[in-house]
Amino acid sequence: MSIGQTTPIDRDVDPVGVDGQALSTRGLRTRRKLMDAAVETFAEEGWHDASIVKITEAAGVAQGTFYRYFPSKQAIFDEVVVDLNRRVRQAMSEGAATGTTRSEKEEGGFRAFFEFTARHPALYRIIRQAEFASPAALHLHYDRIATGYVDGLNEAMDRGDILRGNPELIGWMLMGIGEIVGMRWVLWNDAREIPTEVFDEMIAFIRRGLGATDDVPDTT
Amino acid sequence: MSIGQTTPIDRDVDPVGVDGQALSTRGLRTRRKLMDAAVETFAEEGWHDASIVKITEAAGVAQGTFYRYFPSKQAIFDEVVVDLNRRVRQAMSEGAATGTTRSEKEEGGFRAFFEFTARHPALYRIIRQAEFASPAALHLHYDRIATGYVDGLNEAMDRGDILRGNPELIGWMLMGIGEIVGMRWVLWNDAREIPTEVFDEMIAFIRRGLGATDDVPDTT
Amino acid sequence: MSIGQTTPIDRDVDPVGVDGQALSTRGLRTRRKLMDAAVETFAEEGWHDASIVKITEAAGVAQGTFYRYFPSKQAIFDEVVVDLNRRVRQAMSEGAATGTTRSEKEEGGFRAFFEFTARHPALYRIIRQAEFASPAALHLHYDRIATGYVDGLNEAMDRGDILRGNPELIGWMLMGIGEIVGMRWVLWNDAREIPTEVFDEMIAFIRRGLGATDDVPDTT
Amino acid sequence: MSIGQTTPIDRDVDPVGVDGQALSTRGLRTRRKLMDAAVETFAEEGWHDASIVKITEAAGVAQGTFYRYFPSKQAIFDEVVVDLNRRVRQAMSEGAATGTTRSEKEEGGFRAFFEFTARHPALYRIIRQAEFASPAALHLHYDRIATGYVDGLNEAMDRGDILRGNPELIGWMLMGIGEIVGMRWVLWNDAREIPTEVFDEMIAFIRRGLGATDDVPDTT
DNA sequence: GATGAATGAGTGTTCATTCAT
DNA sequence: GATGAATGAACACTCATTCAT
Repeated sequence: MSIGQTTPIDRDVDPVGVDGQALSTRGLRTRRKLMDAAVETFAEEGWHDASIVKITEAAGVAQGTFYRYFPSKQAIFDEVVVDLNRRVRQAMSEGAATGTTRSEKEEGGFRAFFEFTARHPALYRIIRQAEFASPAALHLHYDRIATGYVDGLNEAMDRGDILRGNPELIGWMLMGIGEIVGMRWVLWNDAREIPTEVFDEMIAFIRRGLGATDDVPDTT
Repeated sequence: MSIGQTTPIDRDVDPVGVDGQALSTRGLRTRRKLMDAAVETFAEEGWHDASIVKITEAAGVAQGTFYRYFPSKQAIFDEVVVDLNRRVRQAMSEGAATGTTRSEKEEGGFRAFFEFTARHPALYRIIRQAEFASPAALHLHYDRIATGYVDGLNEAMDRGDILRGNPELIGWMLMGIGEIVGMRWVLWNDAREIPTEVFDEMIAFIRRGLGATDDVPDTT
Repeated sequence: MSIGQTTPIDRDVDPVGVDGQALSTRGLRTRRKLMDAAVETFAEEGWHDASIVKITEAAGVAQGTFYRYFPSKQAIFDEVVVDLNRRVRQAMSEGAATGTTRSEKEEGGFRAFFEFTARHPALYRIIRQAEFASPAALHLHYDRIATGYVDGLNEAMDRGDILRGNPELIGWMLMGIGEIVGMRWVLWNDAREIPTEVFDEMIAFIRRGLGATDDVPDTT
Repeated sequence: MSIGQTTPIDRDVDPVGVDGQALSTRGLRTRRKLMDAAVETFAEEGWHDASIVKITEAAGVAQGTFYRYFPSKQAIFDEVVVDLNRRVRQAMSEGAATGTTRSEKEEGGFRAFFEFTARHPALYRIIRQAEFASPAALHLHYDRIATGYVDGLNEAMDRGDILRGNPELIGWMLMGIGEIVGMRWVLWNDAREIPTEVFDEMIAFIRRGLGATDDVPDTT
């Protein structure tokens, strides 16, 4: 594979209560309801306007219950960012795996990213406010996605499929393109998916930028 | 010129008080102090944590004074975004004007952008939170920068200097690359400027992506 | 019965929290403390000067607690007006019921009104500012009291006890007399009750105005 | 004359500036503009919402100018109440003077009161909030109007035109009737004038209440 | 005589968090 | 394990008043 998330996706650790105790099945379900409600609420309302009241109402639990599972609003936000990061990388990874030729794989990752964005506009909205709400989680998010490209790029360079270059920089540029195009053509248009001609021209731009050779069946 | 902000930069209108009256010299000075303090405070604290108390303290005026010049916190934030947008486009425009060959001009705009980012990290921090604080101002900001590329790209396509393509999409991709690279290599490193080799490789990637022909003296 | 509040007094609905949930015993007590404090504070300080701080301090709860029970200052004011209205009509109704002859009943309602005014000067002070603070509640207050007279007046007219006339207008005039005499002889004098000769002359004036016939045992 | 404002209306004192100095013609004009603006603004917005900014804007002068003529917001409010009181008594006095028979005179005063109320709803709105904004001015207002009836009532009693009684109490009752009927039938309906049948029945009620004899040409 | 910039205490309201039940 | 009542610091914004020009 040449471009796509190749770093294996880390498993989620088993969550515990604020007291460090393992959770019962019932507790696990309550915690999950809170997480889901938090993703939705943060995405729709933003960090500040997403109050604990709104989150617990959306989750259908009492206010106090929240603090049995998360020590603070900050903590659940961080976890939401990490969770979304894992899910988007998972999606990109699976998207890249669907192609058979190399360029199909390249495109697959991007396409998966846009699809994820369209289905979970929450990602974007949450990420863009993390700069203040949770800078550390934000850095980690970008780092992980960019790093996800690096192995694939290195292999492609070794095979001579693309020009040699700094794979980290390339990873970030790909991410930058994906983020802004996703914002402009998917989010702002409330679109289900990116227009074909936009997607194709974007891919062509990237392939030229990478100095990618013509397509051959990928045997990796 | 091929790439760079070519739309003429609009002049700032003379600011007025909240009652629509023109401002005295003293009032003008107070307003300016508030704007400067707002840029700094929003950049450091974020939209929500930047309270009117903090802004007015930073400006050295009383709380009530704020409302003689701005009708609301939202209003000054919007104006800050518009102001920063004008300044960054101005800087990019001037940066592009310094080169003599075409590629020098291309690079000039980008370099100016990174220099501006390094000198005014506030831009970034403020822009990235505008998604919630002021979506309209955010859209306008991106639109104006992207649009700023369009004329230059069209001319370059007409001359056959770069491949034909959707200039709006290209403008957005350039902006996406600049934004994320600026964030990663300038902001997060607290760097005065972007490393040469990163900048050069980024420019090379872009030139290949555009299908740019070899450099010739620009006679535009 | 001829004159007095005859419309049955509506029962108070069980109060709920601001989230629509029923209240616990503790919550009920807190809410009651806030209502009592509000009556007192509005009466003493007036709508504007009765701040939430003052009300909550008088109730012995924290500021935030207020908003668990009332969505706004306006809301508690309206409720205070409605509550006082119900209580004064209740008092007048009971006062009218104590008499045996018809004129005793007539007088009983008035006397009860003055007694209520003397015991709860708050009523007056609150009502008189409702013109701005809550016009709708004010109209309702007057309407309900005036309407309370109408049935009794109609019956008296049917029996030929008083001259025929517009019962609504008469109701309002009785209310106007009661209000201003209460203000002048009870409130402004900090009196426990209205002087007998004033009360008697007022009643005589009203009976002549109504064209009331001589007293007979009321068999209604 | 029997019923109506008979106390001679006191002349307004020549106003002075806050420094106690007499005012120039220009100053007099500015002061008058402020008073007019204050009446209108207090009536429309109420005591608290009528800000000095609004009053000075309505008067077309700068904020600071206000304090050259009035020491405080309270001061101008008091003066507004006194001024309105003088004008309404003037109107009632003139209204009473238009009739030739006694009952015409009686009615004239009332009619003038309602007409004044319809033309200057401000009066009502201002009076009803004075309970808190300026209790002393309010008491004075009611006292003056009630007292205005007393002489006329005394004369009528002496002539045997009406039953003997406490003229002060009667004055207050007349005022109470007028106030509430004006509120209900003129103000709340935004009516230009009170309906004839309402007015006539009110007058009939009052005449019966007073024990007034049949009409004879008034020779007073 | 008039201005209007500046003040700062005050307002109603919100919300993350605590804790007794 | 879950609740929901209570807290109190914080917020954006208002406005009567002062005073240098």
